[in-house]
Amino acid sequence: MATTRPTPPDRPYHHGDLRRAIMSAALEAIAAEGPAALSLRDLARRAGVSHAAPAHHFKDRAGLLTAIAAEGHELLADALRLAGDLREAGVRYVRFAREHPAHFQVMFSPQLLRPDDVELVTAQALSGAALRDAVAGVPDRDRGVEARLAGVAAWSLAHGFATLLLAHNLDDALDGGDPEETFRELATTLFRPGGGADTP
Amino acid sequence: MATTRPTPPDRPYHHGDLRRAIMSAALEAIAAEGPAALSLRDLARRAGVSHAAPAHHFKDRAGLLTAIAAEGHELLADALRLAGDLREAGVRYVRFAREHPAHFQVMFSPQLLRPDDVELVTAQALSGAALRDAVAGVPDRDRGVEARLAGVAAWSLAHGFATLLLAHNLDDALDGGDPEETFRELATTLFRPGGGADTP
DNA sequence: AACCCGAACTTGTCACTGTCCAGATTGAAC
DNA sequence: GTTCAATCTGGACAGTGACAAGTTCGGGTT
Repeated sequence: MATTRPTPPDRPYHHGDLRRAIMSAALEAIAAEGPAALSLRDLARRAGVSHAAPAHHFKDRAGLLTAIAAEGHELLADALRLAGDLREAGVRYVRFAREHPAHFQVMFSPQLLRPDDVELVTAQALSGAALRDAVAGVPDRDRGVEARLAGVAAWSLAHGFATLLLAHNLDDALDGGDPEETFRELATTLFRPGGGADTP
Repeated sequence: MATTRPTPPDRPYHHGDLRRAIMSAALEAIAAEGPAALSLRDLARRAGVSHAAPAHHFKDRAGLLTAIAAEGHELLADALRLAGDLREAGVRYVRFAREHPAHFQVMFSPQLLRPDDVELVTAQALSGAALRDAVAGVPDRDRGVEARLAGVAAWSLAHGFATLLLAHNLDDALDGGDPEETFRELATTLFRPGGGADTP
């Protein structure tokens, strides 16, 4: 006898890769409408599972966002690891923010995360180390700038540019130009890789 | 005959300045737990009014946040107007973020706002003009840096520093030092107000 | 002085959300 | 082939934002 099947005909009981599916849907939704508009039930609907299914993989709303943030830090660490000099690291930082806007937003919204999560903390350590390495790459040339200050300055510049970019605050100033190229120019003039003043 | 009073004894029917009370409570809550954790009903409870009272002043959750953002832009414009040079404007930008963290967060979260709101747009124009004025104050000295780029660079630096500061990403680097003073040093070395290279 | 009109506020309601719970289903280890 | 743990389901509950209709009140008009 054919028992009644409450679930749609073809879909199997087990999704297969629900964790990934939920995360992908979440990234899409966050990129489009921000983390605040995220609904776990809506993600479950999109993945074709019951409303309580996501909880088994992420426990929590904060758990999902924490997983996203951790993944983001790993991706950022990978991206920075391939940078030649500090300026190029900045360019890659900006590119990362553009290519992974949802990750980027969540990574720097500590209010939404579980700060003690093990995976998050280790991933943060990864990206932090990558950042420090990028800064340490140019210790000799600008000796006038204390290393600590230089790191903060470089990070601030890249982070501010990326943040303002994602919030569409630079649309006028860029006017259709390539953001990464603009940042490269900007970083070049500001940090003067030659070590001198304005080239006359 | 004394009619039954559903409201607590002393509280008058009209609050007096509910709009301000709701905004203050909202700013406190946002500074403590972020905009996502904000609950209109909770704000109403804190102000001692019914759960639907805030809607009359702000219409919406987005309406409340938009009002906060508009106020923030006005405050920022005021703060920047008093700055002498560009570097000092940056310091004031950072100070504003520290003194008004809730405003700052909301101002740059366009996902939470009504972008077409009249008050918001005019307030944005105010702060935008103040920013542009601050940049225009130093057109002669660094002729190597195109004006447009210089503006983006300065804004990015200050905004990135402020953002990372509020998210507690600079706690290690600052190590208890005064953030504004650190930023001043940082901006000094980076923008070299004398126009030369590192002073030997 | 009585009126009244609109702003401020209230109660009630609805759909929706996050989270918890007990059970059903399944692949895989043994 | 049985057992077991992971995965997923359906139901329930409290809390939330938004809307609608009614109540209270202050200030200006006459």
